[in-house]
Amino acid sequence: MIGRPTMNDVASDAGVSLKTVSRVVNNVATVDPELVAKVFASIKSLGYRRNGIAASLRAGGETRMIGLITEDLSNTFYITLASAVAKVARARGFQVIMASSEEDPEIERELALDLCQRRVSGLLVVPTSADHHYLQAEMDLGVAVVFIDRPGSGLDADAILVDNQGGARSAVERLISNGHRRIGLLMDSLSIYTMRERLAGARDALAAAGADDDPALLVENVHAPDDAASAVRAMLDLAEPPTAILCGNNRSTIGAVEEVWRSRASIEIVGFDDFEMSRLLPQPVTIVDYDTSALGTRAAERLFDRIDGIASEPFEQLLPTHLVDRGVSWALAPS
Amino acid sequence: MIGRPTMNDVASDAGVSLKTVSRVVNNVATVDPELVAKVFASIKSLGYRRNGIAASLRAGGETRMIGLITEDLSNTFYITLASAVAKVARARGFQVIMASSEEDPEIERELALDLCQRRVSGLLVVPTSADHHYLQAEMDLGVAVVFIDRPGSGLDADAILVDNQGGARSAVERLISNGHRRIGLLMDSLSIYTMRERLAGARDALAAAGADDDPALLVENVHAPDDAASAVRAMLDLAEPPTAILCGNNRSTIGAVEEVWRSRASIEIVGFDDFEMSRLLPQPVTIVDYDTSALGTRAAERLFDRIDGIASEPFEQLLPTHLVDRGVSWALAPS
DNA sequence: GTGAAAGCGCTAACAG
DNA sequence: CTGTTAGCGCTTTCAC
Repeated sequence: MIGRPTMNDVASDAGVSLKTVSRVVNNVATVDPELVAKVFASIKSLGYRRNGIAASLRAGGETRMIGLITEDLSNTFYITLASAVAKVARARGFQVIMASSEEDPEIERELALDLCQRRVSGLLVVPTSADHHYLQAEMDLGVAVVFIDRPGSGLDADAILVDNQGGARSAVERLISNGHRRIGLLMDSLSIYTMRERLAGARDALAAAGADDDPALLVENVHAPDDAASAVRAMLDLAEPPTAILCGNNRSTIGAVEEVWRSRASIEIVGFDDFEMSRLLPQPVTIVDYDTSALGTRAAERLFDRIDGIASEPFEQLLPTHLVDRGVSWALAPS
Repeated sequence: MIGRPTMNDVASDAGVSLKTVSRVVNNVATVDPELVAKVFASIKSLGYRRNGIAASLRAGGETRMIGLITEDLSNTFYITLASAVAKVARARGFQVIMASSEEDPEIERELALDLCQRRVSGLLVVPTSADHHYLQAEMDLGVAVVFIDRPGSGLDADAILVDNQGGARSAVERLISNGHRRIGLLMDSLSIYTMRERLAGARDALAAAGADDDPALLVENVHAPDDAASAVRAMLDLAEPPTAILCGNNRSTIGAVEEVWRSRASIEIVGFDDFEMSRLLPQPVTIVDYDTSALGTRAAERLFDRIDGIASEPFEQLLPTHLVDRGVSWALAPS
């Protein structure tokens, strides 16, 4: 015997027809128990394994796979997402192909098309900021597409998003109600959708309260913790330093806390995105938190709705944020 | 036109044979440029997309996919692993199907067999502690299997592991050379391979130095940080409390540090497994660290070696550990 | 250089 | 209840 045994091999070994083997393998009830036993015996003795590829080809391309494209697989955010997606998929008997675009729109495109060529039933995409027009053809051919965390551009597809504006607004409102009027804003590049939204929300709240929107209090392109630390350093050196700081993501929160703590300044900090060890931060910090897992779950559910053929206008769903208190427990120095 | 256009549709539209389309799609050089142009035009106008499933069926089942089965996709350790694996796979034009066994041997089995049925070329498995005999048939049929972090049982396959014994040994040696003789050991369940190895390494070093191996200084089944905290609490209440503690994983390190800090005890702590925020720990801690990314990279490389047909005896590769200092920076209380 | 025929391993029709 | 006949969309002979 060369190569894997096929259904045909099993059929001749068991002395039944190909179709009977197929029925047995697919648990069709209406087969003579005696034949079933014979077939199973041959399957076992030959070491037969059903070829899912061939089956799905004949069955019209149902691969029971979905693709998940994120920017960076090593980031906990995407992982929580992936984990939630995998759970929903598993419940449906689907497998998940995960791929990282490494924040490169070109790679994202290649991956998406590769996955489509592998005939995934649907595609979950955390989009890089680029055009997604190229997916239109695939959508027209029946591939479901749902964007996560950021809307896609140039493509009318569903998107499950976080209410970034609302989160930033409530964060700034809390600071203002705590008496702050000068609030520093640390944002990553404004080419990132979430950053634009968060900034817009913050400014909304500042404007509503008539608080300062001083250009010196906004620093962009804060990417790494160290960037945040130096941005804070610079703000503290201003003639009128801020009394509170809003951090656009968890990396900047870490850097900001580090610098504030180091300089013994009295600055209230609110940051976006909770993280595992935020309780260890050495001063009280308020975090704009949201349920990343729910983001993945909702997106996957929506994708399966589309795969099931539920037709409706493409829509955006916003997931709520909430403020949580972090960082106190370690703040108590040993006496 | 109903459904997706096929190669046949393109062929008749372009007025060439099916095979010519196939050649063009597969970049075969020896095609008349004029025909190539015609074919491309038809492909574009019909919106043709190559069906990778059908291609791989005829080509003998080469799906250019590998499977990765871990215990828990939401854990950073597995993610770092997954990310490294995905990178190696991408360089080869392979996609990765990731699935979580949720620490259930039965699920692991189902997933592995499902992935084999989908004809992955290879399987990377972080095994739960169970029998992997069921994979033997798949291996015999040519599916490559490499275990990561823990050896599989009942199956002669490659395994890429961390030198847990060596790491624990050097950790205890350091403690001993720092003058400690009574060293508390916090381990998770000894049904976990890594825990058994780490404990064995620690005992080696204790025995070599003639230090105490007091049963009261070993606590098993330390799973969550809180378990570690109470274990430490109990040890501190001993008539002869330990002066140092070795923690079997990062969760127990967090709990142990918390309790030691809270009780103001003077205990030197060494823990296994570095983690993102370990620098924030409020007292100096030594961590037995290792390169998780390398674990994934090596495993994937090994898998592709096997996929490429490199024949050699199944082998185990141990990756080294090293001690790193963590936790000082935040220890300075504000004055 | 190009094309007709065969068939990868399976399932969907239909007939028996 | 079972078997025969097609054919999924593509690639691989092997002629032309």
